[in-house]
Amino acid sequence: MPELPEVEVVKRSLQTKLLNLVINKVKIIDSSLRYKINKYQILKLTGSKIKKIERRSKYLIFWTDNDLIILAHLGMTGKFFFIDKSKKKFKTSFYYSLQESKDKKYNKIVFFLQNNQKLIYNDVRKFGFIKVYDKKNYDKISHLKKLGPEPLEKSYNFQYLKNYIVRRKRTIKEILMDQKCVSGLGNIYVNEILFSSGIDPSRKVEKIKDFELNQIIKNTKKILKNSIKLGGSSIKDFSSDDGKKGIFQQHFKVYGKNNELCSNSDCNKRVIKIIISNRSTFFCKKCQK
DNA sequence: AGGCATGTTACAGG
DNA sequence: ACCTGTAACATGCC
Repeated sequence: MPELPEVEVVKRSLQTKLLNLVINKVKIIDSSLRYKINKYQILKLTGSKIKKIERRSKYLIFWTDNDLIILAHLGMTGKFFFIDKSKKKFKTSFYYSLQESKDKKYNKIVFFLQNNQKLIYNDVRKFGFIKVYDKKNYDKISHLKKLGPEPLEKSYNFQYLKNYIVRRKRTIKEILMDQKCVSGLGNIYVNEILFSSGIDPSRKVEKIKDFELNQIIKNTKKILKNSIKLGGSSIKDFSSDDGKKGIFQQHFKVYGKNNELCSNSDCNKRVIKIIISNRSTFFCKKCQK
């Protein structure tokens, strides 16, 4: 599912549509998500106005004008559809559905909004979730408490990373995937970051040189920013919210490119695939040391 | 038919 | 209490 850039794109898109809209009614179609939907909590949202939408790591946080906040995670296949009745068209926050009937099967929650508009949470694999909290408990939200810094913030820098890896024994890929170290990166972007940085994903962090840590920091920020600019890119059926066909994986340099020629023009080696902690890992033996 | 998939976390063991 | 590795969750697609 979506990593940081995709969630950021969803956030921005939802923000343009949902701000200051009142939730008139909530309908639960199927409560079996990652965490069973708490019907009582969700129904409390009735009458709330959406005031602000934030992203923290891969989580979305909706602030309302009363005591409630909504915490949403898209898991692997979660998505929001925004339906604008006045245009008689299926508009979405992020995905554009060309096959409404096929999607319908996986609609989980419908938020009925002002002006006959709807926000639908849809999730095929049910790894995502939606929870409602009281604002006063914000600091106690376990999902958010254990997260490391945002990779695009200044606090994610050389000194921080250098300090974090001291006395740790894992591989650089595992460390970058660990949300406690830096939050929001997933398998795709970590593969890309290590390719750009010329680092073998299976190297132990204790062997990573200072200049390489700097490369990682620099490339992380560059790749994430670029991907956000492109509108997110790590989803197969991705498309922007105006329905324009997406740029699926077009700019990935190693992810999913097993056996293909390395994308560095002066390299004639092929990308290989290995498994690191149960996740597919793609890299070029010649370009990543 | 079997293997694979963008994520998180509960659990066991050190 | 912290660190690490493994497995599990649900479902569709190739």
